[in-house]
Amino acid sequence: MTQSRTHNCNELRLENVGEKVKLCGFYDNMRRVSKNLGFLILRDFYGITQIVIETEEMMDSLNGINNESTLTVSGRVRERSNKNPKVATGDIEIVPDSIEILGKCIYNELPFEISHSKEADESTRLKYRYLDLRNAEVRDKIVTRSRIVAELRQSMSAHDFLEITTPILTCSSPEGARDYLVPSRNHPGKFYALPQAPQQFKQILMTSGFDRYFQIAPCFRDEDARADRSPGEFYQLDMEMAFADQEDVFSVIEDVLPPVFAKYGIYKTASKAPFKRIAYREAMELYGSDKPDLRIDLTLRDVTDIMADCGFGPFEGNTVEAIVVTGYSASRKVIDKILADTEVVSGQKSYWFKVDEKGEIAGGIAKFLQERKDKVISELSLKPGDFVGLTAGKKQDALKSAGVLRKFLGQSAEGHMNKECYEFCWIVDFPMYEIGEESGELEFCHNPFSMPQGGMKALEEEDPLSILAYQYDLVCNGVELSSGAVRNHDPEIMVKAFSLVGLNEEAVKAKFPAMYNAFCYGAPPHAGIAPGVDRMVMLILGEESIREIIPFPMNKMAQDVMMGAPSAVDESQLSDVHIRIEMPKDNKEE
RNA sequence: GGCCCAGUGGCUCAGUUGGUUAGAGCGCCGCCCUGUCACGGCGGAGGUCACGGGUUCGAGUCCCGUCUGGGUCGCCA
Repeated sequence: MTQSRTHNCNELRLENVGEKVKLCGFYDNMRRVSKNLGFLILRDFYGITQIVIETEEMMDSLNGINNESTLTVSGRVRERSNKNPKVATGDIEIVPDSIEILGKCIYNELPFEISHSKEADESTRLKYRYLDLRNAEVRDKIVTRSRIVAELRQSMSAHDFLEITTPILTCSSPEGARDYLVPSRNHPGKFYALPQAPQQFKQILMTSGFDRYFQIAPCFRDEDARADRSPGEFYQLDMEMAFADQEDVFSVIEDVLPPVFAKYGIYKTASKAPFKRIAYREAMELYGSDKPDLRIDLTLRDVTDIMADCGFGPFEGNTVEAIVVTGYSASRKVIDKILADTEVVSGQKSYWFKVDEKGEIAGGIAKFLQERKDKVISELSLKPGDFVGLTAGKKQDALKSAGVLRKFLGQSAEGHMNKECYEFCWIVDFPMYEIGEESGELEFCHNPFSMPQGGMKALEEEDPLSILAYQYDLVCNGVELSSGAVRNHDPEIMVKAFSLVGLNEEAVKAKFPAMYNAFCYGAPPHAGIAPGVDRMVMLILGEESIREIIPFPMNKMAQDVMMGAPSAVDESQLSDVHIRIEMPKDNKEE
């Protein structure tokens, strides 16, 4: 190529007619009308432009060039006799004097059609991700992701945060998820670990005197995937503020996120500051979830007193939770589907009855309630046409499954969900400690770095299970975007907090030596949060699968099927890092 | 690791109660067509019905197992 392109494929208009131009792009397709008339569509990142072929020689010269080859076309812009109003460049076409192949596509059949790649099998899409991404519909998600990230950076900078990168090769952390390990060549038998989050580094930055830090931080966790959780790696908008409390963090987030959601989102409105704050216990009791979707106006009601002894087996001796849906007349089929979906997600059965037009209790478990129907109707203020969803079990289980049921009912019932917006909220006042289900002993409920509310005094005097932490979650439309906390920056309080779960000072020092030592030299109170970038982009673009918003996603089994990762390595590489492989007995791979 | 769903030409899917030659659209190849734009017309190639076993006179279809992919629970401080 002696000269670069003069325009892109979305630029030329009527006013360019007569100009000599040079375009580059992909051979999108060719409509052959006759031996000496054809229309070639050239496509680049920006759009498409029609090239008209009017001679038999030029038609022939295009024989054998496969779709998706890259071309450069030199020629003159001409007004079309038949314009196409659906295309930005539809008023003009290019009459070429030369067409040159830049990059040949050697296959005349593709694994899938570019414009319909979203319908293809997902593992095929991932294997040929470079073709999948040629589809504008697929690519635009990545484009928007880039713009969102750019805007987040800009906004954080405008709030006087400094972007500081922290190490990718660091050391294994004793708590949390499984680490990705990297063997050390110079230190036989020792390993680096990829960071699960820059948690300790950002707290040490605060201790180093930096005041406001942020980073679009890559995080690595070796845990199983979900539709909204990529295996292996993901990004967080990680931030931390010195001499700050919970409200300082909230006000930054409330300032930074809603404009980005409203600007790029499929819904054009987002909560304004301040976001609703809901205590953890209240969230569980009202919504059955610590990540409630506030677009749904339904709430839970403990009806144990009214119903537990009604004779229906599953209620016997259990907590019973009810969700009243006013004016809900779903078919049996829909109701059964909702109950089945609830069971799939929560692992627990749910039940129902309704009040028919005569004011009688009917359907579902109605027969168990007939004797006490007046009490049930008056206690729950039921009217004809109302529906009641029910769950039962140990209190936490009943609440949790009711939370799932609430979500399905809200999505199904007319008028109980205002879908077209982003409803943010803060879940605050998480308990500091809980009794571990397996161990039966006192454990940290979330993370041990959080400052207990009431500080040292609370740790010394209160029942550990009643102590709350300055620990908070950011939730939007039922999706947990982030946890955050006011950190425990005081070594004495930290040692005390650990001592309640049976760990002494030595244990704290052993687990988090750098941070603990740093705090011993005077640390500022600090607080932070780290909203997940991938989750935010999913919400903004309304995507159900996290893979749609990641340029090169791994599959569920944490494999990159395009690159072939993970892969075997040479013996010599292994010996460099002092590793010998011992295959598991049931290994199915080579 | 448990549970649920799926797997049929390159792609998307149909395939009846188990019935003899497994279909369609798109794509691909060839021919025709002087203004297409989801171009059109005619013709053609292309299948180990994921794999293995079983039931049966007969299996894409029913049963069991395996594999692959997705979802979910566990897990993700």
